[in-house]
Amino acid sequence: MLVTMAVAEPDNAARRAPRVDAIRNREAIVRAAAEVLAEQGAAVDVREIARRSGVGMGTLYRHFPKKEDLVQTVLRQDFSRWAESARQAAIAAEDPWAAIADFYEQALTGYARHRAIVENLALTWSDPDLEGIQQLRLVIEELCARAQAAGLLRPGVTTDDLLLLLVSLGHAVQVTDECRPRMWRRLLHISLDGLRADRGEPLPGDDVSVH
Amino acid sequence: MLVTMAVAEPDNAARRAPRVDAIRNREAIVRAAAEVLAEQGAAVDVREIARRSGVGMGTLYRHFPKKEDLVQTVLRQDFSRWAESARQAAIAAEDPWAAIADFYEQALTGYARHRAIVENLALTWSDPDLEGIQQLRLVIEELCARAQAAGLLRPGVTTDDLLLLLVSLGHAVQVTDECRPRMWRRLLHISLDGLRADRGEPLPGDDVSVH
Amino acid sequence: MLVTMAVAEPDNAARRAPRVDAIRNREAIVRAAAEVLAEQGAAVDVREIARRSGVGMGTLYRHFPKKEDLVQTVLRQDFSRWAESARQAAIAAEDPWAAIADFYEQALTGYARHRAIVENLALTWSDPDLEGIQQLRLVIEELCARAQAAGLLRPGVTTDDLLLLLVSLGHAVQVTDECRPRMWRRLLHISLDGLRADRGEPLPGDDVSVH
Amino acid sequence: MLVTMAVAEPDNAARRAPRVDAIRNREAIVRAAAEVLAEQGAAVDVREIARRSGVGMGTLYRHFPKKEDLVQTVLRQDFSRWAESARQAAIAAEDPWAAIADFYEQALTGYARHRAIVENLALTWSDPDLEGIQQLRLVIEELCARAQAAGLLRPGVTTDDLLLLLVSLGHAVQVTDECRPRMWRRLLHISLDGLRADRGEPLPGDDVSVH
DNA sequence: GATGAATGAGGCTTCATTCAT
DNA sequence: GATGAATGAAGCCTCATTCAT
Repeated sequence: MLVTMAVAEPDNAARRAPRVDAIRNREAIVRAAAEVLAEQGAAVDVREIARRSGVGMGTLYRHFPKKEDLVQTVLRQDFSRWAESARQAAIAAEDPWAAIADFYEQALTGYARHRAIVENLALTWSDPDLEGIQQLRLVIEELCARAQAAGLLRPGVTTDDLLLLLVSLGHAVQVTDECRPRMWRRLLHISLDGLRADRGEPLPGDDVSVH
Repeated sequence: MLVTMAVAEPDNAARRAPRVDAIRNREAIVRAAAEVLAEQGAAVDVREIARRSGVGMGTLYRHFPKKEDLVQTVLRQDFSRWAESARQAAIAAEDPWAAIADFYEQALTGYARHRAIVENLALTWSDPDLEGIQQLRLVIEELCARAQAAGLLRPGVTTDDLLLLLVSLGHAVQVTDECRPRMWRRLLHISLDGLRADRGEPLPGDDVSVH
Repeated sequence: MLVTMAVAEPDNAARRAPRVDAIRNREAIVRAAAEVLAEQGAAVDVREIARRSGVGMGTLYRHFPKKEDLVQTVLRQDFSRWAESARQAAIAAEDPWAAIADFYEQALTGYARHRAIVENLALTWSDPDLEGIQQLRLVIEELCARAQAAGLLRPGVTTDDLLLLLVSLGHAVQVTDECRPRMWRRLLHISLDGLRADRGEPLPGDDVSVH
Repeated sequence: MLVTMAVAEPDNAARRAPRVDAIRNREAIVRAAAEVLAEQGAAVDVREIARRSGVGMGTLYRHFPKKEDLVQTVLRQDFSRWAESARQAAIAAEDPWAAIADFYEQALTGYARHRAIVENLALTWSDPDLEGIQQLRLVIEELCARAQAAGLLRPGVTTDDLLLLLVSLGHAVQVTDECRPRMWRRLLHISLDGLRADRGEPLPGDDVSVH
């Protein structure tokens, strides 16, 4: 009986104990990777990630058999968090228009300096295998619908317009992040004004000419 | 023996002759590099450039001791051309506002799909060792001044705003170039509307809040 | 706490209990290793063995501190079984010649598809640290002696000849196992015919020329 | 004119000159690779090959973009040489039977100690993408036909039988090469005797039983 | 000067072995 | 004792740059 217990007990313990460490390591890896990917984009050396997370190469590759796996994991996570934080900001807003403004404010403040995310948004536009972008789309879709229903958003503006605006401004954030960190807000202000319904004329179709 | 002869020749002949070739080669290199950098960005293999220009690696490196040198040369040139073509479009416009619109139209149509340029605009913002961007600034500065003098441009909008808008939309162009090549025009339309003086309120300072 | 109890137990219980498990594990490891080594040869990943045996890497390495130890253990065991099964086939035969034929038949049918064994036979020939091969030798020696005494085996044929023939045909079995699984029997037939005493001339010595 | 000459001349020279070196290197690589592959099989470290051939990794990979390419090149070459040398030995023989004997003698003496070749023969049996083996087959086919026409080869023996015998004995050669380098000749002698027509009975089909 | 072959540091990945739980 | 996560030395391959011809 004791045997059984002695055997059974460590069994349970043995299964949970290492996992704590493994989880800690996995988290450390993801955290370090997120950091590094945000700073330097997806072209980083895997060793840099291993170094920063304090694990060996083998550990990293045990958790993420290919570099791409790690990158995708981090991007998915950061995308989700990004989308969620922006959504929260939108929800908290008083009116539909403030929701849009707060959404961009939060989205651009929070994550647009994440190099790998913006890199990936560019790649993903045509091939959205990254489910994350869908979350973002859903949020924007709702924002769009609400604002349009309230007659605040300029007719003809689509979800894709707002999404592309996000991507576009995201790039502006990256460009100015280091030397003029508040500058992008001016562009945002301008763009939002251009989106308002009181602009008068609805936005033409894809063949829109600027004249 | 031939070498001896070539060396024995008068300086004139000996020096001018190869230079013709050298110049031709240099041009071929720059041309090919511009092509490749536009298509694939600055991360391309140097061999690809050598291959397309039809010269050997040695020749390429004789003219440009570092890959970076070649990249800078090409970017400077393409930046200049870009600025110039956009300026021409602006000059040809009837009124100051059309000048701005045509400037963006031309700039975004012509060069924004140049991967290396947009890549570099991002890097260059903070460290403008690339004189090219200055040309662009000058053009924009003038556009800005004219439109403001005519009371068409929203007060408070700066040259940097317009420059950053260019960079930002440039990225949008790249993102959508392959699958929705006309989509960026919608963003441009929106942004230009946001820039119009009839927007009512002037654009606040850097501490602008979106509310 | 449980640990304390387990330690406090009389030596008998404390020592015997884990050993049951240990033995079971060791057997599982050896069994799985035999399978894998047979299928894939000695170049397999140790993890594959651990996986199939259902034990952790630590357990595996507790029993076999080096991969080589496990490989040798398995090979020794499989060699012995191989030799024994072939010996049984030989014993069951009616006459000395049938004993030889059945021996090869059994040996080649049963184990020659064991990749690691055939791999190892090659290495072992010069450095027979593998005692297993000795068992095989003993069987063959006896077969040889009986057949020669009965005047059935061609004079001059040695135990080493028969052993090398086994190795040689073993390779043929592996080569053809997947696409022409019966083909090796033709070679065996030919070789056995070449070994018969009625071949006329005795087999010359090592300096034998084929003419 | 001088210019033209000066430019044209080096052009020609420049194209041939480096090629001499390149060819020398390529040959050195292939030679070293053949050596190493023969000694250690296809699992060798690419660096070992680079080291032995006296070139850098880059040079090696310039000539052979993948390790597999180099391996295939060497194997094809060595296979061809092997087949050819064996064929020559066969051609030089007085009669059809001697041709067979000399063929095996030469084939086994010359190349069977080439680890990678024998490794590959095993893999290639089912998937003969290695054209080399076809050369060998052709030679054997002819030997077979001639000997059978002369009534020297046992009826029922096929080209595949002789080919498999070669592979089988090739393995025997490898096994015994270091400690008993002449021993394989005894097996060859035995096998050839088993192949002779005067063995009386023809060789049965694939379902041959040894009884 | 031109050529393109050569170089080798550095990037990704695997796997025998060790170690904390 | 058992577990399986962690380790890091190799192994394959790429590419900016140099060098012999």
